[in-house]
Amino acid sequence: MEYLNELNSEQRKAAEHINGPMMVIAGAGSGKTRVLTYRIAHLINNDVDPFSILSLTFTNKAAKEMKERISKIIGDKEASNIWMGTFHSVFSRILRIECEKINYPRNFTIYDTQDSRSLIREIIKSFNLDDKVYKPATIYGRISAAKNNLIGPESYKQNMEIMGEDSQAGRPMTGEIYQAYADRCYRAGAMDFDDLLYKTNILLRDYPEVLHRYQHKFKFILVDEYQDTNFAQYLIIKQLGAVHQNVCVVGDDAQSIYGFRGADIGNILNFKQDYPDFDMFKLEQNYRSTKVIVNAANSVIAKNKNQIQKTVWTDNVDGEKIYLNKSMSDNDEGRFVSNSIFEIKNEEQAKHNDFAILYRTNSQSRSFEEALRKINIPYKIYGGLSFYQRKEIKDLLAYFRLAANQNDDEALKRIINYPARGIGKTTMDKLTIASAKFKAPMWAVIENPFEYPSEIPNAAQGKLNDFQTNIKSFTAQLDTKNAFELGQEIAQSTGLLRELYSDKTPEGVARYENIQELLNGLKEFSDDVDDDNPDAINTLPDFMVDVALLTDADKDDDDIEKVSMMTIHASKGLEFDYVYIVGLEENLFPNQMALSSREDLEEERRLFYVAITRAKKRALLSYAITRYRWGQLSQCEPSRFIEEIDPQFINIAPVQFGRQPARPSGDFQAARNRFNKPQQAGTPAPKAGGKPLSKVASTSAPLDTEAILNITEGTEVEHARFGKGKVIKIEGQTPNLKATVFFPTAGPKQLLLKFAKLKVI
DNA sequence: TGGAATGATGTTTTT
DNA sequence: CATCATTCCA
Repeated sequence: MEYLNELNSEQRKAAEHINGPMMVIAGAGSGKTRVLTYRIAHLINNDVDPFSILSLTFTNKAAKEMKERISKIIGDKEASNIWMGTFHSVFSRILRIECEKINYPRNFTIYDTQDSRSLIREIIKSFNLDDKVYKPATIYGRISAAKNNLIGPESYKQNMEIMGEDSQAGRPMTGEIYQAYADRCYRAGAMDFDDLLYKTNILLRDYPEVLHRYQHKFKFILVDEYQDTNFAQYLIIKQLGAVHQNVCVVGDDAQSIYGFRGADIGNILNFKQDYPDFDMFKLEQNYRSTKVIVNAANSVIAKNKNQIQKTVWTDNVDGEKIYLNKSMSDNDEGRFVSNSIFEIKNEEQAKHNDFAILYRTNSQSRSFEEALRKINIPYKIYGGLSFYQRKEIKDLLAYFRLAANQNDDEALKRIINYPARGIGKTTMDKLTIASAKFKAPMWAVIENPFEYPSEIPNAAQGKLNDFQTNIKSFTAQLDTKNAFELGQEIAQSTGLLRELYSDKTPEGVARYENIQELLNGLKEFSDDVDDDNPDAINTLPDFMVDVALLTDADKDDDDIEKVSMMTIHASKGLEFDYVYIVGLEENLFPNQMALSSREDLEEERRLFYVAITRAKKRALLSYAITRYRWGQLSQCEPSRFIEEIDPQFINIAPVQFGRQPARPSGDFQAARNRFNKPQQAGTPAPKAGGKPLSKVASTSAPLDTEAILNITEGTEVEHARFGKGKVIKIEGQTPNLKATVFFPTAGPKQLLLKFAKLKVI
């Protein structure tokens, strides 16, 4: 087989492994996706039916990537028969088929986070609890964690440990809220994200014949990013794989970055217990990145205590050192990156899609958007507020949802008075009360005022009836009209389109266009009829099946070359020639929320590791000394992660950090020219050789060059984080002076003087 | 009842 | 700063 020759011996052994459990521990860039795809191709070439292969990933983006790669090897037709996708999308598909067994309607709704939180808020209110103590987001987190550990409401309330935690936190009613939430979701015919895994487990647990069917169906199971599985996911895999035992998991503990949603590295370790005879493959050679990048990343991850020992290495060229840039503000950071992209693209004949900007939080994208737009560099943002989460889109989708599932209270509440129909707060309050009293969906209360008497006056009831009639007319056409025709009709006859059209503000126009775009999407979906079955129509319910699980990654985009922008989380599994890792500041990255425990900090460090290892040719780091946060200008300190990179792999712009280095290498000089020029264009960057530091540094660092030079061995210093300490050793050359400082509170630390902002006592 | 005005509140990260 | 929720007035 031709394609197998593209693999090294270890990769090839893994790809050719057919029967029996196997684990691939794969370092960053070691070709694990390649092994997975080739293994699937190999299976199919060995007469395995594509329908019996289940291949799971974590993000939509990864799933899409995988699909494309496999299609390339084995062709679209075969590839489309493989059960492939994210855990959530694959199991929602199975739940659609089987859900009536667990008393869910076939057209069950999927609640997104917003829906879930709003429902939880309502429940908290109905319990007369203080929503400052019972924050919906926090409660949702508790419920989510419980579901991911397969703890239902009953077990939750009986679990002394959990209940104890809740009491400690001053939220003893959390269990009751969970119970009410689960009841309400059930009543609404809705599942939230976590239910898709939780209910799948229930289904497999309570219906042996279902379990049996899928156990035999999926003869081969492959799981990518296994280090990111949580308990619910782990158990599904275990159950489904129990008969054939052909479970192949691929992972890298160093890239485990989803601890916050219950991912457990332990699942890798448990693999031995579940499958004692498994075969293990270790991929350690990195094919992606330069030596500098691989070694720099290794030097960072070495700081973590908890890890499986392995050595990632590469045969690739040394490559350029990692570049570090300091900016005055977040906007300057945007300009630096955009200018730098412009320059590198010209100098190295790169394409825009060779570049990625990676950040810790979605909210950081703005300054880059603005800067890129200004110099006409095309870009694409992944994640963040996705298309499907925009208000106007969710509004229209809520109409679709309600038409398909009338018990969907969250959808009903969202649109019952939008556009305005004279159904106001008073009416809604009364409706809510009656609905709670009779434990019936709002729709039923409206439909049967005699069975569910409420205090709604006749006038209001009339308006409710009109609304209901309107929706019912859509329901009647669900199966007869195609998705586009019905969608269009809904958008028009509900007045939604008119409402948006009348808004001539720029935002309003954009909203109108978004609706048009959704309708275009519907059109495409409707026209895409199955060749084998030309009479079939693609209906709105078909379209809705997992629209809640879609993200922008699923939207087919023009293949124009664009700079990619995304969070580091979203970048996992991807690679780019040039990677900018931005916002490297304490409290942002590592994030403030992660500073309290070592586990969290180590996860942040793994995240940084993931970020660096996305780069093939060059990694460029950036931080700003001031940044707007919550609309407030705040001072920032450089991230500790910068210091954690072995200094031999990193270059720092001399102009911005004080004295010229004694002998700038050619390499160094080139980097300077490349990066300082654009910087000066956009900002009042200090002139080389002038009075470099004082002006720049005074805004944030109290320390200037003189002070750094005053620090010698024996100097008593104070550090913002570690407190007072004594300098034991100074090494390296200006401006890369490194000090070893002993802190009574934190022990010995190695600090780069230019970052550490040590104060001489 | 509807819309504007005001006020609270929040940001990790994804499905 | 943005979004959301609540409040206040026509």
